[in-house]
Amino acid sequence: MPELPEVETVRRGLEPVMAGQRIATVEQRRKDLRFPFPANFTARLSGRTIASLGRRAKYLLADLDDGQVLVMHLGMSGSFRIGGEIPGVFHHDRSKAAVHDHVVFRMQNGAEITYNDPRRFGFMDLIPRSELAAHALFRRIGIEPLGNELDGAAVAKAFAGKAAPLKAALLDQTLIAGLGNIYVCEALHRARLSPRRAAGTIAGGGKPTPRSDRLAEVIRDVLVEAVEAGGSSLRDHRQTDGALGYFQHRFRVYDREGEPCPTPSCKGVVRRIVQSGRSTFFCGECQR
DNA sequence: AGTTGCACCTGGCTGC
DNA sequence: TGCAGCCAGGTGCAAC
Repeated sequence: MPELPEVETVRRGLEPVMAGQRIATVEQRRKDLRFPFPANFTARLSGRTIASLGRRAKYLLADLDDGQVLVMHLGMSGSFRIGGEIPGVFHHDRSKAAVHDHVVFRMQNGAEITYNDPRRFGFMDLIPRSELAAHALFRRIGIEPLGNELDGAAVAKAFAGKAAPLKAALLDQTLIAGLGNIYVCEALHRARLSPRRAAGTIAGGGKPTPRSDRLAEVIRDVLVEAVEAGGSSLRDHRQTDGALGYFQHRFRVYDREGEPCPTPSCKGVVRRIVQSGRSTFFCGECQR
């Protein structure tokens, strides 16, 4: 599930029970996820107060009162849920879900925050705040698309001289951070740009072009709209309170192979191709 | 150096 | 109903 809008939705869901709150105990049920947990993980968290809960790209960042930052990445299938009781429809599934509950944060205020991740592509780390920017995870991370830096000039600068297709360039977290397979497809459709076009061809030698301006604008648009919708819910992904995000109903091309292109007056049909091993959905008529 | 492809892991869905 | 095969929201790294 988790591209930037889903991670931001999770952040907003966790903020009330984490920010300003003290961690009582942490239960760590296995030694690793994608990577090993850092040494003494639970001991270093117990008793700490979370000053604030932030996000950078697809990372959640819990700033602790001792100068450490708890870094959390959801991978492909990570999710959090709050509280021991999930209302209504979920009860029949809870024992199954619990198999993949890997970490439980028990807060002083009584909240119980459980991290579940069937595929275990997610991970957690503890990094001193002062070393965060230079850390290998963050050193090369690119433009934060909901911040102030993303505009046509920044896109042109990032894409200048790139032979890689736009699809690959937009997935590259060192250029623009936070987009994943869904929102790349959606942004390129909105921008009417082909996912196969070489990224450098919209870059004007590093100077903004109408295409780079448009692309920057629609990236921001699609992410803002998705965050407002509570992200996308594919398969069984839910928000921290169990609610479904609903942006998936507004996908224009993602997972819509064979459907008519939603661009007004376009006669095209949404196609699926594979680029760098991943599905790309686009309209070959209006995306050039 | 820039790009591509594979590996990591589990589960859901499709088609035989 | 069973089961093999394919596919999935990410990303680090080996191999061209």
